[in-house]
Amino acid sequence: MASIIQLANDLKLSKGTVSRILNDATAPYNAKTRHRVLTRAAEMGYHPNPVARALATGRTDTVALWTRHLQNFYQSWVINSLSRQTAAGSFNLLIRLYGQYGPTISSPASDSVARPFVLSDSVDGVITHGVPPDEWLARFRGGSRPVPIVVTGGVPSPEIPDFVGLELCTAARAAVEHLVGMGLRRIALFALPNPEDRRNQAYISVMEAAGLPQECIPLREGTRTETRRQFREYVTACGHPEAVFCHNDDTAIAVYRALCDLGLRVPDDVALVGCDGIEDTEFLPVPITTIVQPVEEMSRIAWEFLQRRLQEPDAPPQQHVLEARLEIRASSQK
Amino acid sequence: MASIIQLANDLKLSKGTVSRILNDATAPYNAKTRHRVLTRAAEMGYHPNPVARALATGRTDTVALWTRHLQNFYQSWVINSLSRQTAAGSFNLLIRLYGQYGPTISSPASDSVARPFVLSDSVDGVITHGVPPDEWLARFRGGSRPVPIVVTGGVPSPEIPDFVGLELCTAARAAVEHLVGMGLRRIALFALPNPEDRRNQAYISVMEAAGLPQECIPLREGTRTETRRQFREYVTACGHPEAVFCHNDDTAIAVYRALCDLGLRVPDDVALVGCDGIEDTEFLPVPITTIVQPVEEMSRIAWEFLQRRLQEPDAPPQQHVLEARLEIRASSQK
DNA sequence: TATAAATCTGCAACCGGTTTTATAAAACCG
DNA sequence: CGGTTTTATAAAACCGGTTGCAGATTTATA
Repeated sequence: MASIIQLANDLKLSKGTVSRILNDATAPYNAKTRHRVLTRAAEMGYHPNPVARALATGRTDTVALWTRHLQNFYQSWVINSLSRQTAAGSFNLLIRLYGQYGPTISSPASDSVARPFVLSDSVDGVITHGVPPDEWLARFRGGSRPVPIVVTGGVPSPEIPDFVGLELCTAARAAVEHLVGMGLRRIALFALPNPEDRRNQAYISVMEAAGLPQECIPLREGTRTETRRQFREYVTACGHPEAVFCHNDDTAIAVYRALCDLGLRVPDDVALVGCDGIEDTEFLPVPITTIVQPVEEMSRIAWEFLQRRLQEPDAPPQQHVLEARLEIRASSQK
Repeated sequence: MASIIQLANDLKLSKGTVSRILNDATAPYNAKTRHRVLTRAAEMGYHPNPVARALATGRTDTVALWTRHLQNFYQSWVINSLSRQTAAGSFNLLIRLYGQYGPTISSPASDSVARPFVLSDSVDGVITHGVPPDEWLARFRGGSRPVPIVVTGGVPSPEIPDFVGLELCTAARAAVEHLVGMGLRRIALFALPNPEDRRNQAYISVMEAAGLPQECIPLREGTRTETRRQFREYVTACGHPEAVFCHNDDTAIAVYRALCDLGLRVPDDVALVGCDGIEDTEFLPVPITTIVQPVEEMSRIAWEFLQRRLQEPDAPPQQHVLEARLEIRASSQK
């Protein structure tokens, strides 16, 4: 209800004076006046309008997180972890999910001049998880000045200076080599058919090096229940591999369940490896071998990078790559 | 880079003219001029500054979701579901988590006039999951006008007209009665010690009616791993109950794992009931009986309510209560 | 005591839009 | 052809803050 103008009128001061007293503790003002302003502001329950302030200062104290839909727990982990960081810095977190199921805006098609889907100007910075496609990058740039972006996960892109990488390559190779080392021959990959994906690359490369036949099962995106059914159908049709390297832990859990459905044992009949390191993998009767991603550390560093960039727009590029770690559990040990 | 002023100068028009042409398709303007403006705007990649627009119109096209930390999957489910709704309506979603672990702002203590933690004015409306405590309610109200709030979950509050309830009472009673009906006597409650909680109330009431001794194990908030340890220690100290009614599915899964650790079988030694209906409960070797919450429907209705309220601030109170549903699975069947 | 410096406060411009009001030109009409 | 209406655009007020600059006091210094 109370604007700074009303507060100023009430105090018989100009709004500039009031603003400075409220914002700048070091401004040269009469202690008595200062006290009057502060107490009256508190009495009237005055809070500056964040929108007006943002327009005047050019800062919104809001950062956007741009990530995939929350269909699996890994994404939740990322959001949770990042929201802790931003909250600690008194920033708001704006969530923009892409690639969701159901009614949604997965591409900027629904754009118009009147209702732009642009994040620039309404946020001070953006943290993405995964590298945004070019069409989206443009959206971060449509504003009056470029919005600082910190990309997490994925692989570095030349366009974006600030980057926290999650390097799966070594761990993924280690995972496949681990399966090969167990003496298994029919080792399948159950993953989204994306040639860019480091896991897929690692699988192909290690299998080639070992001279083993590749068996790539194209994962269809969906809920665990859907994945479970998909894998069950695959096994019914093609028989079961001796090991499955899964795109992520959710997939691995679905596969585990599908194997149970079929009366197959893990790891005796089929060895299993997932990826992400979500807590669930420990909570199955056979804990699942997984590639643990350092999400907490990633979030912390991403937030540090963004804060630095906000303070010093011309700071040198900030890049850090975190190594994922293979954690071998019962699902891949005989 | 381009503001409406630059665009207007470029076109040798006043900014008011440009604004109206871009926003109001019915405004009486020369077709030629209109076309000039639209094409030039597209060429220059003009997008109105959302902050400036928000200040002028009083609308931000942003809603806030105020919910608990994302430590369990149920919360993710809620966020995911709601974000789909808001995205479909071209609204931004601002996330404000409370009660987080780690560095965070769990109470408005860190408040100051300069950096207010107020959501009013920066969002058009708020959806909460759970009823916000009074100290927080004030924060939604500190702005120039009251922010519409739709409360989901929990129980109705007289203060807030718009409400989508999740009624656990019937299902929770049914769950405990189900356990009693199995002939079990030592039925424990493993939940946060909150007398307001419907689950806890249902447990107490049914146990009293059945003349059975109550055994309330106070759940400490934490990760599944921590809960697992806590329950293991409890059983070591006090022996195991014949059944456990858990605060939520995450707890139930942790308990399940703790029981496995101890060599106890579900449901033969201990029957298990969870609450929420998250997908994970189906993915254990013994699917867990749970109380399924209609989250998708809740989100849909909450968003409908909020949209209605934004359009008609004086519409009559909107209330709807959804019933949760007990789904009996293997963990509580002999 | 005159003057310079420091302290305090008001005024006005500005951020980038929207919206109301005013005015000029064109069209219409008797 | 003069007056009224319609059309097309400009000008200005406003949203609610921040901030640079200037003026008025007060204090310090010579």
